[in-house]
Amino acid sequence: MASSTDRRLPRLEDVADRANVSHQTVSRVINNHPNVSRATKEKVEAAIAELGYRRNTAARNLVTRRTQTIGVLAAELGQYGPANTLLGVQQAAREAGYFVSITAIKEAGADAISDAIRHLTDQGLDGIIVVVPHNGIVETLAGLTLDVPVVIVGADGGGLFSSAMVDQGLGARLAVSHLIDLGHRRIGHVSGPRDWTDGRSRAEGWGGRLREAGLSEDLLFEGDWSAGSGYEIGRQLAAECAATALFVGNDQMALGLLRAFDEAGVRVPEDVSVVGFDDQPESGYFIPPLTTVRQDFEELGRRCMKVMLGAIEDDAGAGTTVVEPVLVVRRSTAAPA
Amino acid sequence: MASSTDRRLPRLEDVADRANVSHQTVSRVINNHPNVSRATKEKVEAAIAELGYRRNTAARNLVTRRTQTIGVLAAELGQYGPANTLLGVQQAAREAGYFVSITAIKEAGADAISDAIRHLTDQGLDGIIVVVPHNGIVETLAGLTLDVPVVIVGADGGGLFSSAMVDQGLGARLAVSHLIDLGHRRIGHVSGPRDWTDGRSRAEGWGGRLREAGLSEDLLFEGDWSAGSGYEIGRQLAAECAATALFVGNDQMALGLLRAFDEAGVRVPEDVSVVGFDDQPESGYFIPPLTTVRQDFEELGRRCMKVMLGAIEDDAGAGTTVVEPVLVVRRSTAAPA
DNA sequence: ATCCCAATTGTTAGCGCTCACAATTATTTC
DNA sequence: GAAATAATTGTGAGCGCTAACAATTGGGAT
Repeated sequence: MASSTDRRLPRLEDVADRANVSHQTVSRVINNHPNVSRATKEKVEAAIAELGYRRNTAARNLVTRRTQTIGVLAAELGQYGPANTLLGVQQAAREAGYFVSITAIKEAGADAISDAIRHLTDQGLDGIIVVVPHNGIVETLAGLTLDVPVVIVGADGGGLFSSAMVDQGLGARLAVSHLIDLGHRRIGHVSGPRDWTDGRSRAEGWGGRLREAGLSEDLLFEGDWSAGSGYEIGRQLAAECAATALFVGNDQMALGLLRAFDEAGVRVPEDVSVVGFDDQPESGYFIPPLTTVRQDFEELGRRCMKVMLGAIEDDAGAGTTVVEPVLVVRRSTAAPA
Repeated sequence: MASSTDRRLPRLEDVADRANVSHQTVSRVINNHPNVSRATKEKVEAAIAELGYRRNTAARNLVTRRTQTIGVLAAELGQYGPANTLLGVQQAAREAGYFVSITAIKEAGADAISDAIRHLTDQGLDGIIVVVPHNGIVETLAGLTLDVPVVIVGADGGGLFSSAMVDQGLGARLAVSHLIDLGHRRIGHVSGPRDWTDGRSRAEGWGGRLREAGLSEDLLFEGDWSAGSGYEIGRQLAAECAATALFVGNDQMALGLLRAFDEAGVRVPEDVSVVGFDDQPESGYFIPPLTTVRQDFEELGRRCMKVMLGAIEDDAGAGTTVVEPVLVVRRSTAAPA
């Protein structure tokens, strides 16, 4: 047990003295260099254990010019998606021996982003992961001087940055195809804000699939991702519902829709089918259980970190990884009446 | 614009040369020391701007033995509560000029916690915030050698550690009192796991308030926080419902309950009243909109950071801060039939 | 002018580590 | 057994910064 009167933490030198070797040999041991004899290695390891030695990261960072730290810049960190992406990033980072430092922003404005990036880079990071799902993020970043690898989550890096994303277009097509297969012809879409990359690409996927099927894509409504906006749109839709099926941009808005329909006496799925997006843990317990498109955020985060490690180690060009979403059919969809 | 051929980043020395002062004077300027003349300060600031100088954090950390970094150890980081607590911590940290490094754990076992703490402390942190809502966390931490301040979120530090928590007992009492005021006499509780501090203290608050009112506290059911467990318990309850009102440990389980009741034809609030806990953003859009107890997680995180800063700067004893929850009445509660 | 004190600026050392290289020892080969 | 090679260990310098102290400067009071 370490006495609390110890002047200070042991250093490399202290271990070296104890093991009767040079500090450099100790350094070799803790860095797993080859060319250290079995006997010395054991001697050093014993000394390390006895002294309870731990390497001083600051000193190491100073000389190596690396920090083994990845910065994560996140907007909407309190949301299910970003929070779980962060979780995945963190897991993969720790496995690879990296630390994760975070900075959250409230508004995704250029100034806020620039400030946050400055705050992050002040730590001397080895890489930055950007989880900001708004359009224009690539342009904003391109305007900044960044001397470390950057991986953008959920947006195409446009050749400038690496990226990790879920195939939103595919997800939307999965949802719409399911509805078409069921026999629906009038399929509306409640989108997220069009200035969010995901909002836009889901809407495009919906439109694209409808066009392929020769169906009209005129039933488009724009929400703000919140259950409240879904509820408002649901009330309008309940009053005059031209669609027999609705593909909704996320599960929260779908929840709002469900409640608006319930209040108005519109039955789901008998009168109208509803498909969500995300598959949050609660979605299977909505009334009725929601058919939705699952995104694996943790996997997204892990992949993201993989791309990052590639960029750090090989200094290769922009890499991209795409996670495929899957359709989860529950009870909010059925054939039209 | 910085040329990409620059050999390396400018240092204090480079700025000093440019401004014709000593490196120490530059150091004084960037650290806002008094006793620097207005003229020199401006000269130095100009040089800093021209060179695009940024302080090297590793070098500074090495000499000051401080990192200006707070570590956050979190279980269940993907959940609404922890994610938003982290958000609050991050905001307050950034304001105070601190960085936030995170480590997530999957299981709150002693080994996992000990590993995670080791991982965190390897960075040489100035403090650790622990967001692990399981019983026994205090004992687990007490068994580790920690040479930096620790603040525990959501659990009493037991005199050993500082803490920041929401008054769970009060929250439970608010919920039960509301039900009693409505005229209910048979009030059940669907608790979270009893090995979670919050689960236990909400259950205790419920029991305490019932006892005060001279009511029976025999209707206690234990879930696991998930909507699924709420659903299962709801099905049992629907079959033979001795209670006219239910206080549920969190909103997710309440959602499951709501659906089970809906399926079984039990009407809420006509046949049974339901109160949740947390007030997640979606809870107002459940069917029916959920009466619940709101916890301000961001505020919790901010307070937590405040306690941490106090501990770092004053090296004072264990501080504690308590956030008060509020009751949000919606439409899932009514007078008994 | 002369001294003194405060305000400002400069000098030196060292935080704990890794890198590049030098020195030593063990192992092979003839 | 000596020379050549490979494996292992040691030495010195310096990463960029701040703390402590030393040196300088510029006003008042004498």
